[in-house]
Amino acid sequence: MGKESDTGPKTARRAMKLADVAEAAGVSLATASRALFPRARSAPEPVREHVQRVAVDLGYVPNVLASSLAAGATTTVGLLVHDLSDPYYAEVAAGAVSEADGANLVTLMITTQWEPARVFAALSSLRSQRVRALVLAGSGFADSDYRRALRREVRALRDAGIGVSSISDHGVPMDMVLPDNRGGAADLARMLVDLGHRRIAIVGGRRHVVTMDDRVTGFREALAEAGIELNDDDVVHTDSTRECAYEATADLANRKNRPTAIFAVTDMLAVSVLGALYDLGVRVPDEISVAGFTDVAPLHEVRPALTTVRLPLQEMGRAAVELAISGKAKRQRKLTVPAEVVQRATTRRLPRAR
Amino acid sequence: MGKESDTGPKTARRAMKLADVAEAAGVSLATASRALFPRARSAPEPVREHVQRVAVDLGYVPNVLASSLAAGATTTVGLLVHDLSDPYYAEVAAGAVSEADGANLVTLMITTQWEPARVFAALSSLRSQRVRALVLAGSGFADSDYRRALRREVRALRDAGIGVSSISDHGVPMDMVLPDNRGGAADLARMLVDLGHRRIAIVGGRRHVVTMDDRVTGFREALAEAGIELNDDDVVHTDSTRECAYEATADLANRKNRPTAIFAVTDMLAVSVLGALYDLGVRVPDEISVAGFTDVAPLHEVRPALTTVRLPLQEMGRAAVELAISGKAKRQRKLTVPAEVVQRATTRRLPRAR
DNA sequence: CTGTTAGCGCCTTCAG
DNA sequence: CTGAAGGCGCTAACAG
Repeated sequence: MGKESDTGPKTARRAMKLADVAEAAGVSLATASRALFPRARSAPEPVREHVQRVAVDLGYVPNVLASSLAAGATTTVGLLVHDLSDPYYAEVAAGAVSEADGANLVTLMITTQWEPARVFAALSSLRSQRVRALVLAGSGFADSDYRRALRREVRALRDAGIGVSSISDHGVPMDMVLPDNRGGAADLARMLVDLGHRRIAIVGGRRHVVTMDDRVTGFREALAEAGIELNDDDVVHTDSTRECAYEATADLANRKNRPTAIFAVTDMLAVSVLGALYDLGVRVPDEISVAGFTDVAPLHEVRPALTTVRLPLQEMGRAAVELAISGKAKRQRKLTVPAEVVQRATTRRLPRAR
Repeated sequence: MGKESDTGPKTARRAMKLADVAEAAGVSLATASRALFPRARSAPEPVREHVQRVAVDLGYVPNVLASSLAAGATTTVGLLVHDLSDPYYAEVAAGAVSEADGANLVTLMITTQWEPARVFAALSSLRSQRVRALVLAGSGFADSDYRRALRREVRALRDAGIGVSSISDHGVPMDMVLPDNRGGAADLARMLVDLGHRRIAIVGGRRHVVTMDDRVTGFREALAEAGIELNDDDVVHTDSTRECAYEATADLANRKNRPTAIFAVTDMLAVSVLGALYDLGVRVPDEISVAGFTDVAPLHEVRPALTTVRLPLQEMGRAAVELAISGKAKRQRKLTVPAEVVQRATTRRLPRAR
C-alpha cells in the first residue's frame, strides 16, 4: 500500500514497523510480535522462521521506544560520573558500561562536572528517560543540603521502580559500593611510618568530596595513632588539580622543615607532585617519598613507579551496575571493596629510621 | 529472609502522568501539554504558571519515551568508542558528552572493544533506540568487508533520518572529523631527522586500524623523503599494548644497531617504551629518544616530559557530535583537525649530527 | 495457537 | 485560546 516509494534512498522514508512485517508475512501483529520476540508466549518454529526472514528482508528494526512504553520497562541504565576525562571515572565507567552491556542494557551517560546542581538535573533527566536502573558513580558531597535533596530524589526514583546504587556513600539509604578509602589510606600511613617517616604532608583534593575526605581522614587517624599529629598547614587542598598541586608541592619542598613524604589523595595529584619535584630538582624517593591513591591504569608504566593504594575501578563499576539492576532487595546492600597498598619505587625507607 | 511486607510508601506506585496534572489543574490534556512544553503553540501566561506549579506539586516528570514516540524524535545521541578505559577515548567521550549535554541531548554510550562485530551490534541497537544522531568515535578498520557492511548500515541510519558522523575515516561517505594523523606523524619524523636521527624504529599499535596505520604511513613517508628507508623489522606491531610494547622495546634496545629514536604511535605505548628503557637502564633521551602521539592528558605531568604530537581530543568529540546533530546537510562534510608536534624532554639532538 | 483490541503517555491536527 | 480525538509502534490481556 502506498505509492511508488521514491527510489532515491536519500529521502528519509518511514522506518519499517512491526505491522509492515506482519502484513508482508501474512500474519497478525500479535503473531509477528511473538515470532520476533518470544517472551511469555512464543510462536511455533515454522512461523517464527518465516516471520524472521521477512523481517530481515524488510530491514525491520524494532522501535525500542514503543516497546518500552508498552511493556512498561526500558532497556537503559543511567550512569552519572563527575568527569569522564578523569582516569578514575573513565575506568569505573568502562566497567559499568561493560556490565550493562552484558545484561543487554545500554548506558545513558551523564557527566556532572563536580556540580551538585548538575547531579540533580541528571537524575531528573534520567528519571524522565525511565531508565531501568541508575548508578551514581561520582563521589558524594559532604553537604547536608545536598544529602537532603538527594534523599528525596532517590526515594522518588525507587518509588518509580528504578533501582539505584552509588559508589561511595552519599549519605542516603541505597545500595552502594564502598571502596575502603579510609582503611587504604590508613594502611598507607602506617606503611610510611614503618619506613621511618615522621614529617608527612598531604596534598588533598577538592574539599567536601567524601571520597577525598575519607582518604585524608583515614590517613590522619592512622598517623595520630602512631603519635604523629598533622598541623593544618600540613594538609594542602587543591581545586584545579593541575597548577594547585604543582604550587603546593613547591611550597612544601621549600619549607624549612621539609616533609620526608607526601601523600597525594589521588594518583593524578601524585603525578603532579612528582612533576613539580622533578622540576625543582628534588629527587624521589631519595629526598622525598611520594604516594598516591587508586592505582589508575594510564600511570602504570610511569617511572619511577608510583607507590599507591590499589582500587579495582572497573570491578567497582561492574558491581555498582549489578547492584542497581538487581535492586529489588528490600534490605539495603553495602559492598565493601578493599583497598590495597602497592609499594613501588616512589617511597623508600628512611636511613636512620628509629 | 522473612516475609517482611514492605510498609510505607515504598510500593512502586504508578508515576504521575500528564493527564493527572491536567485533571488536577482543571484543564485539558492538550492545554497541560502546551503549558508545560511550549513548542508550536504555547499557553497564556496565567495558565502556564498554574499548570506548572501543579506539576511540580505532584512531582510530575514527563515520560520521554512517550513524548519521543509521539513527536517522532528522541533526545538521545549514540556514541561508539572502542574502549573507555583508554585515555584517548575517555577524553573524546568527555567532549562528546559535554557537547550533547549542551544541546539538551543525553548520550547513549556503547563500547565496542575493537571488535567490528560489536560495532554493528551497537549500530543496530542504537538505531532501534531511535537516537537522533550518532557518532562513531572509534577508529575505523582497514578491512573491505567491514567497510562494505558499514556503508549499508550507515545508509540505513541516514535513511531513518539519523545524523551520523565519525572520527577518522571509516571509508564510508558520512560527515567526519579527520585528525591529521599522517601529517602530524610526518612532521614528527622530520623533526627527528632534523635532530640528526637516522636509525629510527616504530612501535605501532593494532594492525588494520586506520588511525594507527595513518600514523605509521605518514611517519614512514616523511622518512623516505629524507632518504631513510625503514625495514620491516623496524616497525613492531603490538596488540595487547602493555607487555608487547615492553618486550618490543627490550628487543629494540638490544639490537646491535640500536635505533637512536623510537616513535610509538600512541602516548600509552610511548610510556610503556619509556618504562621498559628505564628498567633496562637505558637513559632517555641521552641514549634513545622517544616520542608518542596524541598528548593524552593523564600523562601531562609525567617526567621526563614526553615529546608527542598534540591532538585536541575533547574538541574532536565535540565537533563530531556537532556534525552529527546538524547532519541535515546534503553534502558530506569533512573537518580536518591539525596535529601539532610538541617537542619536550624525551627527544634530543644527536651530538654529531651529520 | 492465532487474531482482535485495548491501552502505554504524549503530541498535534482539527473543530469549537 | 481550548478541548476532543486520532495516532506514534508495540505489548498483553482477552477472545476465537
